Amino acid sequence: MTEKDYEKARIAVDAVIFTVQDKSLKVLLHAREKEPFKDKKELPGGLIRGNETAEDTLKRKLQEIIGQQDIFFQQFFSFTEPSRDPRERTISIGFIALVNSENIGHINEWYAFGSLPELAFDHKKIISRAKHYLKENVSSLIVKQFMPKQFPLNKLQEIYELIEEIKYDNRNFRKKMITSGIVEETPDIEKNVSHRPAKLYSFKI
Amino acid sequence: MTEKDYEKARIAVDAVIFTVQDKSLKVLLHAREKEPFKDKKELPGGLIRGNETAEDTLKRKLQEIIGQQDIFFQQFFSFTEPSRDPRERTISIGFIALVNSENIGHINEWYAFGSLPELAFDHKKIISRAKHYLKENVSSLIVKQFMPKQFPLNKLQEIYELIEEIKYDNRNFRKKMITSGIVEETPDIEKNVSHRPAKLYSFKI
DNA sequence: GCAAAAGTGTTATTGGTACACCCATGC
DNA sequence: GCATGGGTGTACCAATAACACTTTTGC
Repeated sequence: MTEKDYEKARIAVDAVIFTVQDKSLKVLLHAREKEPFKDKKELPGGLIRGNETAEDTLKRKLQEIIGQQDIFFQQFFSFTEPSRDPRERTISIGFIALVNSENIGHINEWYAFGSLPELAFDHKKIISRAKHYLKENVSSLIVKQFMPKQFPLNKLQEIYELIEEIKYDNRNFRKKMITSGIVEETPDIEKNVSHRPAKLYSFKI
Repeated sequence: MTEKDYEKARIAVDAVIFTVQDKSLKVLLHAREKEPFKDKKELPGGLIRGNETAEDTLKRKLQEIIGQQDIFFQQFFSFTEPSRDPRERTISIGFIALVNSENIGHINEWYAFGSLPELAFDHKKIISRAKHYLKENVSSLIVKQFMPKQFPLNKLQEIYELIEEIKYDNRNFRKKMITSGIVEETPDIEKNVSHRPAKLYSFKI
């Protein structure tokens, strides 16, 4: 092959699936069973099929992994280093996917973003770019994906703080969420907590 | 081929090269010389080579088309519809590139974004997504790419207005640019204009 | 002196920031 | 009654929005 060759390549999608658990931002990783990078952790993903868009592939993979259809996801970057896969040229279309930590009890492969294990391929770079994208694009639509239908405002503040890596003043945060019309009070309150139970809110939009 | 096949594909980059000329946002298009879509307009772009990243390919193409090395560009989306190229499966990594309308006098294939001709492939969709990306991500870094070293503030306002598709109050716009430290006055003024000559400003950052 | 675009200040409103104490519940 | 997190109001400052007339130049 000369440098002028227009080589074909395999097309993969890689999903950086985020959730929030135990006050930390987590990413789903699988252990690799084969070489290369055997026993290292990797992002879930796979090759696209002949009749699929990258988005179709991602939906199929999310169904396999999480067993849900309606998961929020978004392309954020395509990784094209010629040597990123040592076997054969493979470009990867990177996606973020966001899941609410309820209803994922069956999955126990979540790793805190702040202390990731060693990763296969360029997956460390993919995750770090995904997190950066998330931070630069926070919005109520984004944080909504992490929340149950009803939630205490302090839980919502926690999500913003984890994504943006800043702290908010609790009084100002509450005022902003309520006056900007992002959330509204529900008639319900927290149950079975050993402190004053919080009012529950829901997204208005 | 069954639907389970993991087909390889050609990888292309397509560049939506924007500039501002005659108070309008323009895009560079070439006429296709071959089928399919012969004589329709298309975005400049090309296939990536075996030893290139998508970014390398784009740099090479920009050098060929514009003859400059230091052009600002950024990935914004990858297009993966299986049928987007009728010949053979080809995915396209979409880039925006931004050029200052000085020093592009030799290129006369600019088309106003507001009145584009018929386009080959899915290039209409690519351009519309590129424009949306530009609008959602305006920043001083972005507008800077369209400006010469020194410019009147009203010229800068024009760029913001074209990208964001809104109008600014001239007094408030000037105040904001100056007090936020984005620009600074230079000792120079406009020449050879048949009206009051404007002070020239430059980017501070 | 006319056409064309440049340049300028004040006021009102809104949104953001800073800050400390009491409240409701379970154990 | 103590530990735990929930919940609240005010004052100050900064940023934004609305608004109309004068200035400088070339012709």
